[in-house]
Amino acid sequence: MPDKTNEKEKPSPVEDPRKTDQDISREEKIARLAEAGVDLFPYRAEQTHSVFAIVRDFAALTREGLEEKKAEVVVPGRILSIRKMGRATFATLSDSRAKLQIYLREDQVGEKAYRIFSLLDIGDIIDVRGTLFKTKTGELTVLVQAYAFLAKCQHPLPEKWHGLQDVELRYRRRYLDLIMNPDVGDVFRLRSLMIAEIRRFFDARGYVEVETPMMQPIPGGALARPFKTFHNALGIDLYLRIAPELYLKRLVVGGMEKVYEINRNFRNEGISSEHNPEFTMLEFYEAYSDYHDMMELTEELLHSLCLTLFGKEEFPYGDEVISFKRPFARLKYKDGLLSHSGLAPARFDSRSEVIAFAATLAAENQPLSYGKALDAIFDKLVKPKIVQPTFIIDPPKEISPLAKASREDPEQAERFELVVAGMEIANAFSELSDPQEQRKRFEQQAEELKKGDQESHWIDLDYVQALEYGLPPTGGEGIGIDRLTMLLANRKSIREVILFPLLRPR
RNA sequence: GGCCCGUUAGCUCAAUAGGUAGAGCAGCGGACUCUUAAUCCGCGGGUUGGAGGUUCGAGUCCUCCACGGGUCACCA
Repeated sequence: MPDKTNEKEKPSPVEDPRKTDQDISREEKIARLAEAGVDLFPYRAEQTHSVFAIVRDFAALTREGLEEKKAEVVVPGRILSIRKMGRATFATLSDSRAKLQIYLREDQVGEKAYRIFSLLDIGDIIDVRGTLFKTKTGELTVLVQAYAFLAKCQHPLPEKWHGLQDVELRYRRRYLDLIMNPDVGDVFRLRSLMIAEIRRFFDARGYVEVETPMMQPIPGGALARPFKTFHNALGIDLYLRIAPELYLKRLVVGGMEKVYEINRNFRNEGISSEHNPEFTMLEFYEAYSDYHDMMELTEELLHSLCLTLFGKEEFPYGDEVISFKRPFARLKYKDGLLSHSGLAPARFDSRSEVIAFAATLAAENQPLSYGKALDAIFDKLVKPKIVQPTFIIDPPKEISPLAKASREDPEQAERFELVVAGMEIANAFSELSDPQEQRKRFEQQAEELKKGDQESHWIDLDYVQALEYGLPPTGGEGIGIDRLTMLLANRKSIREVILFPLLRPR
């Protein structure tokens, strides 16, 4: 079916929820403020400090110490609560990282300004100028001399005590989530720091960060179903990438010996607490190394992330404590199957029996090949039992069409997955560099594709041609950034670490 | 896609056995110059997700639909 994505479609109008008494009250206030000549949407605001900086720098001082300093501040923020007592008002100002109390007195700001302040609503953004002091209960507070409106909030905020609980609303209107739930901002600040640290890690080792196509004529580098789109001028189908892998290895052919990319992948598959259709992947490739080197590098990376970001090696995750102490455990794929699947070792000798057993686990996607059957058993029975960081080594070659065969067993691939808390966090191999072999593997995949397996790899002859010019021995790896964030931030759903996870449009 | 659970005021939640839809916060009016889930007095606010059905009577029972959460399947 031809894709119509470039044809303009009218955006569905934002529903205008019917007005409530609260909306009406705020409209009236806006009108009254306009009459009073108050500019509700000024162009810029003075600022000597952020709320966060004030709390950080002054909260520890004593009342007397603060008094001596006579600290004058101009600070913007959003009003989260108001406590009015006649001719004086306390309110809470927030900048999403911290909260700061402000204290407004009629005898300080004047009668008119105080009257106008009563038109302030919870949710409004204002700028206050004043002096820091501590109340008799010891709370750091700004005694306000003057204030200005920076933006009017036209809707009531979620309830102040319980915050915003509705999970759907939290994702659909992430801004409300960020305003009401300070933990949420912390997760995304952590994510940002983590990515910055990853860049520092690779840059320090001489890696070059690159960007490769997000729109590809042949979606390669992973076994997954792609999103399809259409380029009008060229008249061709394009696919959103499922992985950058094949392009990054073309760069290694070209002599960029250490490359990495942090960017989005798109897979047209189910949504779950561990899957979002678009997700962020780190991929890195290093010439002259193999998957053993990648294991070392992975341990080093994760260990250093933990120390740099948290200064510790152990983290709570749900009910578990995850330790990133080196070295991580290593478990042969085959041994994992033997020890965790509950299947008698002898039964692995019979290919048909393995396939039959796997079929009882996976109702869909039949008939399974031997390799896929093993993987189904592994994913279902073994992976969930692995809690501590563990390299799962040498899976079947059949499900690893881009990896070199194992030096120890030609039926296995030189590949590992890093599993933590039952989640696959990383996937790496000694990259297959023999173009003839690669062509053969692609052809085998094409057979599977013909049989109806939509997650087989497509044939990419342009990539084979690149290999024909010579890919040096190369270790390559992908690390799921979202899942790594889940681990470090102790979040059980990928939607808690993606600002705008995909939801059905309203 | 299957199964389970949910959807009631702007938000967080109640509502016995099928019998007048409530509370807190938020809002509005009033009192109050160190409060902090401020307090006190008063007021307004609902197509109970939608459409049918059973019943004298449905938030409650039944059917279908929509959306969400969890889980399984697929995947990273």
